[in-house]
Amino acid sequence: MDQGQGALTQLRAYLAQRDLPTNTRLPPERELCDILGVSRGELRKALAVMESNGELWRHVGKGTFMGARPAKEYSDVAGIAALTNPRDVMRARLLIEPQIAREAALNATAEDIAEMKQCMVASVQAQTWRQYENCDNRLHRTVVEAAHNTVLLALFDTLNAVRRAVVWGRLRNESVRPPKDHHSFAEHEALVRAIEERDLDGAGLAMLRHLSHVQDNLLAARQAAE
Amino acid sequence: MDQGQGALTQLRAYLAQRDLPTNTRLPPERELCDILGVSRGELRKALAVMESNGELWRHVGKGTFMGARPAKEYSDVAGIAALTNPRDVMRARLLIEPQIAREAALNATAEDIAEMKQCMVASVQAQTWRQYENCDNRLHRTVVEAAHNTVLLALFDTLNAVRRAVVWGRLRNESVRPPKDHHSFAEHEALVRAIEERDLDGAGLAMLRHLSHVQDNLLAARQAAE
DNA sequence: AAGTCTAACCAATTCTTGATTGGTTGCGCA
DNA sequence: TGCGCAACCAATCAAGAATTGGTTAGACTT
Repeated sequence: MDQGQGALTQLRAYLAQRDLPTNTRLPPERELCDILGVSRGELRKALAVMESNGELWRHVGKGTFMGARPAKEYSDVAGIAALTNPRDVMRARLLIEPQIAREAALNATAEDIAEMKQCMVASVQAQTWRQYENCDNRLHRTVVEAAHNTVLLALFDTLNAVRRAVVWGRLRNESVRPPKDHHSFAEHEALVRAIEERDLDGAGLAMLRHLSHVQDNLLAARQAAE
Repeated sequence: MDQGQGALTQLRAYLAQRDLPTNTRLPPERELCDILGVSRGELRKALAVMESNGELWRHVGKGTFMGARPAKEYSDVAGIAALTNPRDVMRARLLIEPQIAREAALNATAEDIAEMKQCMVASVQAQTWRQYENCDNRLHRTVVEAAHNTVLLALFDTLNAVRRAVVWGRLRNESVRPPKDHHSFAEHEALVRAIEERDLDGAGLAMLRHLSHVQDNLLAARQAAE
């Protein structure tokens, strides 16, 4: 019984001796057995104790590392897109973009608003669906730029990239349909007007309504496809 | 001179014959030479024309693919961190995390809430500042996980990574200060309670208040450092 | 009879090595 | 000069070997 804890104390001594930066890999179990002169079973018991204590973590094929197990962090756009679905993307837009619109209403400059209006004019004059989408994307990004916050802009770009990657396989029928009385025109105008009038709630609400309609269209298109 | 364009027309004919889904890889240049009976130099000229035309794209070691080259769109955390400042990061948290908390109140399961409570207990028992920060991070991430939305989780992770990168160089005096009556304890409890009671507004408000206090502390620490 | 050591095996992961592929250069030839 | 041909280069991929934590079975000790 004493030897069981003996392995743990020996391991602790070994780790204390060479001061341990977090996330450093320590030698494989079989080597540690030789070093500490302990059987693998006892060593594994000691390691299990320390692991459940959060002092280190192990993974098959990788090894044993100091510190707490790192959480899975998603930063890769393709990786995110593979793990998610249009619903979650749309939900995220509904939650986040209205907030950014509020911030834009707070910080937008005259130049920002001028560019928004220019985008709106261009979107009305667009002849193809592709052109319209470009104008629409540009308008939305201009709104985010108007918040004058690099972090928000980066998050928006990431969200946008995921959106494009996810919707990729959905809409291939974007041939030669020019939108005429698209609902977005009035909604965009309301959004820009609210931003211009520094109406935070109005801007957030306008963005929320606009995205809700976009969501409705998405669902409708999806049902029509089935 | 005619043969130079002859290779291009032959290539075009070959591609037109088998109708081409985008992002499909076509045979390597050496094979195409045999197939079309054209020298590699001429073939490469034709490929260069089509590539500059945006009809296909090539990459060493990968191959030649139909369609436009996929955009990079990598959200480089280090790049964002270099271009921003703690204020913008904090502002983004204030705008986004309360919204995610609302979504968590809507979708949290019993397991999610149990883990949140476990994090809170651990954070109170934490002996070192480092341990407390781990618990705090874990709690916040659990809240985001409770939203059950991969996109929101990914955005939060990105934001978090930027935050760590930005604040990294700021606070190095985190030696042996164990927090006792930290303001966060009560705020965390209010947040988790609101989520448990499916109180969307309450959850959002609790998160907002909590982050506001965090921001105040940040500003105070910064002023104290100057 | 319970515990422990040893050895072997398993599955996940990493490392290594060879082959593939677009890009480039030099030589021969007309 | 211009074209074809061959060889070479660096980036990438692919398949197999080696590594590593996790598990099991049997012999041995107490």
